[in-house]
Amino acid sequence: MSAQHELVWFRNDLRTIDNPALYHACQSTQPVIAIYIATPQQWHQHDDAAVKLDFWHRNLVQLEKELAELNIELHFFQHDNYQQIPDLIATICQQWAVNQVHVNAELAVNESQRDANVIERCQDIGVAYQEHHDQLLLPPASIRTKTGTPYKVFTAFSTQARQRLATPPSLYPVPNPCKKISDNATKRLSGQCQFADIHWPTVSKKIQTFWPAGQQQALTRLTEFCQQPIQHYKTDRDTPSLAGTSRLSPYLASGILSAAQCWHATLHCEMSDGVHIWQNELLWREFYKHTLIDFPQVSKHKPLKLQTEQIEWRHDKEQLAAWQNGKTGIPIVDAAMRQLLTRGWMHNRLRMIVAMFLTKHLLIDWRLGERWFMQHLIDGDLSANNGGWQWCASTGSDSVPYFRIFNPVTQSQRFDPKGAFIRHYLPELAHLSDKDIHLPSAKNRPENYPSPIVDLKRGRLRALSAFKGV
DNA sequence: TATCTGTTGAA
DNA sequence: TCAACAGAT
Repeated sequence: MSAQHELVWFRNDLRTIDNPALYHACQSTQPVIAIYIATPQQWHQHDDAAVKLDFWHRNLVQLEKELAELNIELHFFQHDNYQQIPDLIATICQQWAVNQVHVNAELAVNESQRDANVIERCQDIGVAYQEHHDQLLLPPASIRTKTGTPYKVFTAFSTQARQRLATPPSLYPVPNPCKKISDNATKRLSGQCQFADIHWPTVSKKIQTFWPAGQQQALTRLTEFCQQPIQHYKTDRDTPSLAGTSRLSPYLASGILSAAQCWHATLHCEMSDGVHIWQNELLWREFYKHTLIDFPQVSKHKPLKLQTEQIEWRHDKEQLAAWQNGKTGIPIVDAAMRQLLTRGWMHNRLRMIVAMFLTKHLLIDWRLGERWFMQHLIDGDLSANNGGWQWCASTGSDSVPYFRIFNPVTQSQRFDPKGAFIRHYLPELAHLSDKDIHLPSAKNRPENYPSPIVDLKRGRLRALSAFKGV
């Protein structure tokens, strides 16, 4: 076999637009081949949700078609975990005469360790390995305080990040079609499988309709969001009964869309508070991704404020189960948890409310909530999910002060004043008045709805004293 | 991106 | 009676 190939290894970057690894591979005059490696056991260990795996599945179908138009075949492999991957890549490189491997970096420790092992193996066999950063707006370790340390406060981080973003990151266009692969150039390898051989979970049609696959769908959402809703984002983003948020997080988390594409889209908007606040959301995401790189303990179930390890979390399986299944007796919490279970997604305001309720009023370890979210979210992303939970639990670097505890009923009255959201997810309460629906009294509570599992006032005081001790 | 409590002063 | 506010957590 004389012809050489360029190899693109797709992971969390299932798109052809603004994909630096794909773009650079296609700059070569050699034919390009693409691979995707399914690792079901690893997914299970990382608590990847069924809805997210199904979303990957559906997006891979789209990606395969889009790559075919570029004369690139997408080959599938399946292995239990990451340990076998360096050998697999080496075999592919040798048997398919690979010149260079192109990837977009993954940031968590398991993945960077896996990639470090792959790099070593590539060096052994003399194959070049090119890594790009598509998940970040700004390069790792590029945002630093005057003394050279990573930022631990969001506002300071975002000020410097915005200064850097005055020169926005460049976007990579879809590459031109590559040179075709000669027939029989890539023979079947061990571990290689048909797409249909990979065991993907099944989820409801309703969820699939709610989260359509493909980068074109993502781009349509982004464009439509930037045409109108972004201008009302300042107020509408906090109302869970409205579609006031971008709902792009699943596409960002799986790399169907890049953060750079989102940032560029905002530059074409008429500048307003709404645009600025949405940019800030992109910067929160950026902040948490940099935190993941700069403080690797985040990937290892450790809090950023190590002294919070001393907090005596309550081990109450029944209350945890009540929270997980939306049976706490606090309507806004239950409605939110049922949105998570039926949609695979939860509105951001509600994520803060339910996380605060679990970690403060119930005083249950934030890691149990973090895990439940990962197991059920279509947009589950280690850095954003961990960052959000540590923010709510007051264990993170720029998290909410421990004494600033959301009262879920007050939040409900403020952000769902007519109970529209609660009524939708808790039909058993739909008949209650706007006043009663936020916390039904014993008198008007229906039989099939539980009484509150915790007294909010007592729960709050209990959390205050538990945190005050450390 | 907070809530609770107590105080003040207008009605 | 209650809005507005300060101070504490």
